[in-house]
Amino acid sequence: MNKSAYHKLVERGIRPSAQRLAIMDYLLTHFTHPTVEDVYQGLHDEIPTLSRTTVYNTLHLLAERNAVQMITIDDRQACYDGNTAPHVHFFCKKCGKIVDLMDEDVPTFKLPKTVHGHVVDEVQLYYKGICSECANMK
Amino acid sequence: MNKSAYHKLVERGIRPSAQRLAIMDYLLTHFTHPTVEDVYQGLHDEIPTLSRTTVYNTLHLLAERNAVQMITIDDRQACYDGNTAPHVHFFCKKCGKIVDLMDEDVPTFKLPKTVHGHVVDEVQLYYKGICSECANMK
DNA sequence: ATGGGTGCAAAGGATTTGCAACATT
DNA sequence: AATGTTGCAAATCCTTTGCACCCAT
Repeated sequence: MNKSAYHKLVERGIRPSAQRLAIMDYLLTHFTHPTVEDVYQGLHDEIPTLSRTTVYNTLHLLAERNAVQMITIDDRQACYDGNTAPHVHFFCKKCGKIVDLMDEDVPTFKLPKTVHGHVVDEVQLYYKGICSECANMK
Repeated sequence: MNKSAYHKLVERGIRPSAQRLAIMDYLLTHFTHPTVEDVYQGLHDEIPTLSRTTVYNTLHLLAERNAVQMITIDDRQACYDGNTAPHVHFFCKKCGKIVDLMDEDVPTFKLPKTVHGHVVDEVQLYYKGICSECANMK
């Protein structure tokens, strides 16, 4: 179990229950942009009693406290990213794959604190199109 | 009826049916980031027989041909923007409001054609936080 | 008459809610 | 005991699908 999962939780005032630790740890060790279902399936062996409701609750809580990022790039379902540093996501409209883009590939952008009086605490930059694999098979 | 609705459609090879014209026109005259339901309700008087299915079909078609932008900033439902120029959206996590941010307020960003072999045809920059109204009432 | 477009009803899928059981302080 | 957490089942909401009808070419 990744020790930083525990710290991520307590440092944000979240009680480290077994379920929350497992979910936080899952996000810190799987940078595959898992959906709620992915997390649920991925932890099923480890915690057989885990419910989807708890995954929903926990992921919402973690996102609210900025322990994880909620990614809304795919209109069909939300997914989550344990990497909270602002970075760019590419979404393939054909296969639905989400890939991280390195800093070198994208214009740098930084998070303003407020814009027109609106408090900004999160920035998401999404690129959408057709991934190289889907482009080649056509 | 806005004449440019007709042109937007034919110029992208979309047959200008009465429903499509009305929906395209709605997006070109309401920059309120309407959802499918909003468009459906908004056109109900004008076209009483309009179905939600047609709104879904048409909005998908328009987004696919880049006649409108699909905005996935709110995880609960997609909304649409008739302004296809890349610009920035702010989402209030409390009240759900979406506001456009002008160029002066945000870093300029431009659309790369490809990144790592992935074809990019759309860029979305989202800011999320608490809007000024919600911030003040707390 | 042929193909595309529309609309109804049903199905599907993701997410939320209500509530009772459980754990922890 | 009191409070917060979990999990089941049901409900809700958004979106898609299947299919029949309609319209225009």
